Amino acid sequence: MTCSPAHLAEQIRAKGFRLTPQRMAIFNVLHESGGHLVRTEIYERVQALAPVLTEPTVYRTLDFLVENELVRVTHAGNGRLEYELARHRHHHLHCSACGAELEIAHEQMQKIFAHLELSTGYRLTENHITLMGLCPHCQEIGD
Amino acid sequence: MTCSPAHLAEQIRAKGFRLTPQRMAIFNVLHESGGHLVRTEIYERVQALAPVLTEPTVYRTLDFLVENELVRVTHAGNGRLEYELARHRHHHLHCSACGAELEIAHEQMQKIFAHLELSTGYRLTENHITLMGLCPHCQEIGD
DNA sequence: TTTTTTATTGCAATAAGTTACAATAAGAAA
DNA sequence: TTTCTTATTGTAACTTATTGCAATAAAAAA
Ligand SMILES: [Mn+2]
Ligand SMILES: [Mn+2]
Ligand SMILES: [Zn+2]
Ligand SMILES: [Zn+2]
Repeated sequence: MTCSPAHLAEQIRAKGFRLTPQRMAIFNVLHESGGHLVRTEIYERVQALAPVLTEPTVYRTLDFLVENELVRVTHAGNGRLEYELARHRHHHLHCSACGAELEIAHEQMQKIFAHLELSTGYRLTENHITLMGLCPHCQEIGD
Repeated sequence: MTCSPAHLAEQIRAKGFRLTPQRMAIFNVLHESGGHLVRTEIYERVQALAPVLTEPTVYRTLDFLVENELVRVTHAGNGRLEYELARHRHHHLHCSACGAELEIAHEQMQKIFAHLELSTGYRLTENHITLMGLCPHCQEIGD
């Protein structure tokens, strides 16, 4: 698998960074959770484990992991930043009424991204976006 | 114009809310600025004017204006929330190297949004997104 | 105008996030 | 293994953001 603790160690060392218990702990929390977590959740879960981490370390480590493309961050609704292991590229559709989440394959977005690159000259980087909407169920209730 | 202080007053009263000096001040700051502002900027600018506002009021008022679709918020890079008056729908392309901003017409996104609505059954609401990338100039430097 | 209602604001306490810098420890070198 | 270098962490102070509740004032009613 391309998201194991072993992979983390390899990637970090390959770039000349140091493999610390703090980095491993945060990575493991994301690995075990599977899904998206906000920073406070990550801090709490990592606290539950042994060698206590401080907030600055959690925040800096998350930035570090994102920069090195081991973790991905998405802007969920209302300014929430959510983190998850960087596996396959995808995006999200979030129901603002009930909170349901639907994953969107990156291929579905790829076409519009390519079109934008052509028309603007920009080169798009790692975008992991969350679109807001109403799921079919909440649409019925709404009107 | 659909974004004047008069329009604000009309919209707020029509929905049975109260037109307060605080709401007007915040609206005016956004109106005069024209572009995107983060919350601390809005707080500072509104402080420069007369009847001092508190932070909670600024934050609550921005939420209020967004809910009532008088103001729009976008997730700029790294968790920054930026606010602007709700005029025509559009999106942004942001150069992560030099900070350049390019506006994307909503029509360019409309097609993919419509396609997603069809394939998922979700109804997409007011999305105002910022995609990250490298502008043509920064691409040259980069490699 | 004066009174009444209650949406909205300010206050005070708290939580979340950031920064600068000294202390620590991971990994390289001896 | 021991020493050395410096990337990384913790500490402490600070800034930004959120929350509950009492005080205020906008707008309706009298
Ligand atoms: Mn995701
Ligand atoms: Mn905009
Ligand atoms: Zn729903
Ligand atoms: Zn650029």
